[in-house]
Amino acid sequence: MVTDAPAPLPAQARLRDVAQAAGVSLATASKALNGKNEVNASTRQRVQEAADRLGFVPNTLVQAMLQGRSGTVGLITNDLDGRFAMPILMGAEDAFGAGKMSVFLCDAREDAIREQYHLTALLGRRVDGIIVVGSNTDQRPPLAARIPIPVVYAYAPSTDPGDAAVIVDERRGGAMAVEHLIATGRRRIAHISGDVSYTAARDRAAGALAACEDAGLTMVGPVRYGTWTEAWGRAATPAVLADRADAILCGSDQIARGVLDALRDASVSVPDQVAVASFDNWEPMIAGTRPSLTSMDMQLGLIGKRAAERLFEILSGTETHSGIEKLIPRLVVRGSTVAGA
Amino acid sequence: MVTDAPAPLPAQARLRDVAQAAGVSLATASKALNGKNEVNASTRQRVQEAADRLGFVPNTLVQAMLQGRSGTVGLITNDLDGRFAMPILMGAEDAFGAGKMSVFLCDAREDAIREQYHLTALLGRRVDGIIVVGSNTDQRPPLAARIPIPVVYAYAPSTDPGDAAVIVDERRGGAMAVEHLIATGRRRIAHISGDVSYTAARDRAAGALAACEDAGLTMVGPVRYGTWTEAWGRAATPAVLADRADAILCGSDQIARGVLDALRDASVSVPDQVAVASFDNWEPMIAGTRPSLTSMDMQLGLIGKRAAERLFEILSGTETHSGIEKLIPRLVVRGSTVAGA
DNA sequence: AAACTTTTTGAAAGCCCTTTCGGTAAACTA
DNA sequence: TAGTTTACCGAAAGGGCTTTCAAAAAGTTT
Repeated sequence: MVTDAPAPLPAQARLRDVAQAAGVSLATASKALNGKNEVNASTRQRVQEAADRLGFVPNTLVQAMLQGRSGTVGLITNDLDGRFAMPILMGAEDAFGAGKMSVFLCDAREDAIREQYHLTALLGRRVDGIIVVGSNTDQRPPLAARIPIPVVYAYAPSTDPGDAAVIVDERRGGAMAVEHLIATGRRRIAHISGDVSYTAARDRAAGALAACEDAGLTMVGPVRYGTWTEAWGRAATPAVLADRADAILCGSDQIARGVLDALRDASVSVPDQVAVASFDNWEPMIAGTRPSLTSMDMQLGLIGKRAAERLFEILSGTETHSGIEKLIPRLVVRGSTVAGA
Repeated sequence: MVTDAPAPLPAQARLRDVAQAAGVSLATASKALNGKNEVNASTRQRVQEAADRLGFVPNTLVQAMLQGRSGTVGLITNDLDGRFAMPILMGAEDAFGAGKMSVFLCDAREDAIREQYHLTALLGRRVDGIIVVGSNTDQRPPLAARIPIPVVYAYAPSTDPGDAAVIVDERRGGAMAVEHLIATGRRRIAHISGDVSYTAARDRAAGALAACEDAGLTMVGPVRYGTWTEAWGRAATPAVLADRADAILCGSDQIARGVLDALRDASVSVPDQVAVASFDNWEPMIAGTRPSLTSMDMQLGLIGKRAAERLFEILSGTETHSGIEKLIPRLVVRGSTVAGA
């Protein structure tokens, strides 16, 4: 931890300096630079040139103080590798428009105390709103009781159903995956998933089971919960093969990698004999798979975009939804379910 | 893109409100809350209670304006998935101390225009300094000519060797990896790497070659440059086996995964017949490997920490280094080079 | 040339907090 | 009682910018 407080900033050009350099008053300089048309063209140009020469950048902090809006947003996350936070951040940036809003990214590291610290810091900096990103889809406790600015939960909802949240429709995702497998002619579908304590695992399974039922099929074997690892995917595969499954839906891309490995070891051809699909569509995981893996994309960028939009809606009082909003994931078809895709 | 400007903030308690609620003047309220001892204990308590009751959080923006330091830092990155940015951000947070500094994270997406936008936004918000994170270790053009605040380049240096930078000693990393392989008794070391146009690929190879030479060995075959993919790792393995290598150093974890796959397909036992080591130690890639992969950790957290520290050093005028600082990576030994590790 | 309109400029207030400095009331000493 | 010290409190300034409003300059009309 750094203890020495940094010295004051080196002199940065102020509006006053620009005005002086251009030989006009503060007020005129302000109007000239802000495009107010009560300024003579020649005066404006002189001011503009002075500003450019001095590298003047207006102090947004002051403007924020004046307007009561800081043009900043806080993003509080708990996911250490940024796997969810980064796409969501980028989606939010897209919604705001480049450079219009700046985002404070805070990693609370699953620590309530640290989260509280960050929250106070954000409130002190008068962010216009806060987006809270979960590290999984489980419900999480609300940030705090009384917060004077809008809060939108992204990816994981808060336990208070009245809080604004934008999340993935995991159940629908499970159903969509199964519908795709059925559409490619599969009838004996098995499901290997992750830790049953995760809401995502249960939701995906529920959607998958429902879709089977809707199609008049019964899932092959029980939902095989385990861990979100390749090792579990490998370990669970023999049992599924013994059940003579012709399709395996995996709870995550990692599990699917393990399954693909095990199938290759067992000389089972994918997708001819068995189709494999999974959840997350996490690029680095997908990249090296043989064959390339069909996966449900969770549209994290879209989640970030919607979260940012809802923040704005609440701020501007034009709210259209309230409470939890579920986004439909997107199926990305690749070679593990359709040969050559 | 959101067009409606948000309405002004809902009323947030100001110090004035607290003072009024406690029946004291502004100045007394300030002193009471800031622990100045020219305030009666009972007065202080009354003020404190009023502040708590109103949920008062002091406006950092004003304090920043007064002190000329905003207590914020900008982090400009170009890496879309946050693979480098997130660990570096967290390292920086550690250096600053939780909640003391807030970090604006900006993704420029390899777009100079966007980068310029973000830079202006950051300067306007009067960040105390900027850390620039590269998406690879190649030199990058400096942010801009005249910036009135310190800039530290992390992971990728700027083309101006006078600019402050904290990067990985890739060459040393290559050497360390080879030294480890030699220490475990290997004599016929091959190197499969990524795209030769990347500085990282060439630096790692140079270090590896030098270490071989130092040990009186010659690398088996040429450095096999290709792409940073599993597919390349698989494709390059047969040639290396034909060279009768007993160790394969891979340019990245992904390449190593491909190599491990190919070795298993060829029934070559790892690490008994061939040892495999790689670079990056990227957790999600490493997690599922069989056997677990020995890898050079690039210590990105440390890079972030040092970058933040140097920012402070420059700000406080206690700079000890200048220019480029190289951090030694860390070897993480696992089962792919040492049985049972 | 005087009276008036239009255009352009500048002085000053306000935003919220910290800090300095002057002032008041209480407690104390002579 | 008068004078002195101490403890506490509050008025006011300052920081950079925008905005309002009044004043000055320029131009137009009679």
